Amino acid sequence: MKQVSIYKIAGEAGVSPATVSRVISGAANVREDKRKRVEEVIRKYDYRPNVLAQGLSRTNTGVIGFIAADLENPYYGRIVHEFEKEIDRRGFTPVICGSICSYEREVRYLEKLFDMRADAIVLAGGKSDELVTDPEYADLINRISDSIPIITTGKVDGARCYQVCIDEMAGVDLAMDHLLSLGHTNIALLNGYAGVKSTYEKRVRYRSILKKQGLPYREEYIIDGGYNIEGGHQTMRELLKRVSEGLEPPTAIIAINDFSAVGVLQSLQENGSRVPEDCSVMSFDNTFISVSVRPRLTSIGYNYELFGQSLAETAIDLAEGKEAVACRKIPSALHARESTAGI
Amino acid sequence: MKQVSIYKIAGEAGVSPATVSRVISGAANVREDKRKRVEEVIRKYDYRPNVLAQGLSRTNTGVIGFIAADLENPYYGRIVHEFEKEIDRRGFTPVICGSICSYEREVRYLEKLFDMRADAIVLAGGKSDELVTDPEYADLINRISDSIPIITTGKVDGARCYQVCIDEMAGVDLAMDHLLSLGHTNIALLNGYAGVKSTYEKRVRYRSILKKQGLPYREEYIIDGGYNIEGGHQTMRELLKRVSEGLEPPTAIIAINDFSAVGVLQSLQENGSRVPEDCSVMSFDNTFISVSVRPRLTSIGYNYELFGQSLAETAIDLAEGKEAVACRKIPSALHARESTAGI
DNA sequence: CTGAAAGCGCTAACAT
DNA sequence: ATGTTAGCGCTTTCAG
Repeated sequence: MKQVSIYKIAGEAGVSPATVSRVISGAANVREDKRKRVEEVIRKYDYRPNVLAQGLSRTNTGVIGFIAADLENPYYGRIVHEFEKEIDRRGFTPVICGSICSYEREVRYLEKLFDMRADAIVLAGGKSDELVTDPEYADLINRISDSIPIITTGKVDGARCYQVCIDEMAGVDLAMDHLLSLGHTNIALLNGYAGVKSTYEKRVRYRSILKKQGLPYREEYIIDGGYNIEGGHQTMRELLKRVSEGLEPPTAIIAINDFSAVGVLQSLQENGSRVPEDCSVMSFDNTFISVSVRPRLTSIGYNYELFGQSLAETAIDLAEGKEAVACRKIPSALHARESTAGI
Repeated sequence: MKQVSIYKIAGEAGVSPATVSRVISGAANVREDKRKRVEEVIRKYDYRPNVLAQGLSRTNTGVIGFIAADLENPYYGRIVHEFEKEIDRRGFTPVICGSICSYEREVRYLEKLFDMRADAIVLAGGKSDELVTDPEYADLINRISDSIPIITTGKVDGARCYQVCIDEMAGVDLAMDHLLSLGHTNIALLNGYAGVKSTYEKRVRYRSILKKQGLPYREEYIIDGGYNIEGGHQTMRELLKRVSEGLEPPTAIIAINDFSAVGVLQSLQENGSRVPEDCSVMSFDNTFISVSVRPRLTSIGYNYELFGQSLAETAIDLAEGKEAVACRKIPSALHARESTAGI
């Protein structure tokens, strides 16, 4: 089907294509009667400008890309939701890519967004959440950020990236305060991988707090494991095994996220332990999962609305050539529920 | 930053832009030595063709749009995930839009995808899942589908749309068979709205099965309510209230999805009822939620991989101008767990 | 096999 | 205020 172009509109309205362009953009002044005529013809044909052509002749496209590590995780689902809301409100076009799955896929998405001439790209999770940045990745990011601003929820060492991230330390402080004030001193920190920045930071902070409190730091209380239900189940079993082999039993568990906490809960239950009577459990993220399970999970949550909005704002400001804060932190908050109790 | 264009590459390689284009597309034959030289220069500059320009001169863009009703719901998260995998595998570019929230937003996304000259658009949920299609919406879809094939998981009356949808009837058959074989005859069907096609179909089928079995159909067993936890909680409370007012107590509940089942479970628990001893509960969708809660939920699941793949395949076939099946059905399967038991 | 040149649809000087 | 005219970067006949 032949697309109607600005020329056709111009012809029928008896004006030049430039004038049509002017009424569309609304930027320049056009005499009232001409504007009317043009608008009428536009309506008649349901004409919509071709953004490819616009993007080609302008320097911007209005597209803000968002690459999320895993849309199946409600954590990302929530952020994307808030992000989209703000992007849409400001008249830009969100282009979401989820399901990274692999490094190759992430790179491919990055390149596609570059090829599309997105005005800014947001990176949530994935390679940019690694503790030590892959130099090849930093290279790619550098190349892209030469022409397109990049915002991340993690970090990319050796590349110009804006950051909007969760204040992991504050979150751990909140969690530990809560547990300590409840009388717990044997606290395990399950799941996640040391190679992931957010996890690494949590572990470091956990350790410092313990030291500051004069409490023993036990390596055996920290176990690597996936960020899903299965992972939580596995690491909790491993912890239980260690206890049966003589490890001082923990009275509280902090799971790396709600998903893994669900696994922890299940494993504990299979072991005949009651939560929170025998062992308190808490987690990070405060997604709907934490209120879906029984006992409901105490969880460290973030202001998701602010998170998504900040990401969007930073991206748009940068896209519009304005300056933006290089690093914004999203505060955490404690949501105490039934899964934690005094010792 | 000045982008390197095909001209610059051509200049440095000592060939014409047309030749560069040829080596990029790989379509036409180019003499080996020239190809080598061009490829070298391309590598030197990390040159990547501008898809806007490509899209403008070609008739296709390689973009397949996907509009999901709600990315926060793991049901959509899962489908999007599988969809993206397939789209990526076939070398196309997925552009996901979630969080519809409102009719206006959905329309806006539809228009943006149109403006981008997407090669096909997939609609999952939202207005295309309404029982009676809004004529204005059908109009819009018609206008767009003039130039871009549209695939939906629902339907749009009066518009050319391809369909890939869940076989709701088969799902209800499975659910009812399961419950009936367990000896249940007082079965309630909670949540959802009659105005939503998938819900409507489930209700109709539920009713037919009851009739066919010679079992009484009670209107009071069907209660409208949202598709989330809160909704499930509310409708279950309402049902309990009706029972206290004399309604024959149901021995089994079918919730419209896992989310609402969680609410049902909670309400039942607050009421002091045990699941499944006092009342069986089951749901649709079989997301990770159904194995996260206790008791684990019996749920009707779909082959999500096939679902996402079929959506992608249909979209790509159509984008490539091939014919596609007008209507594909995704089969359902029963996942029996501890939330349902014999009477 | 390869180059020249005409678009694709729109914008942005530059004139008028 | 408005028309003319170059591009934007790439593809695709059409010659050769």
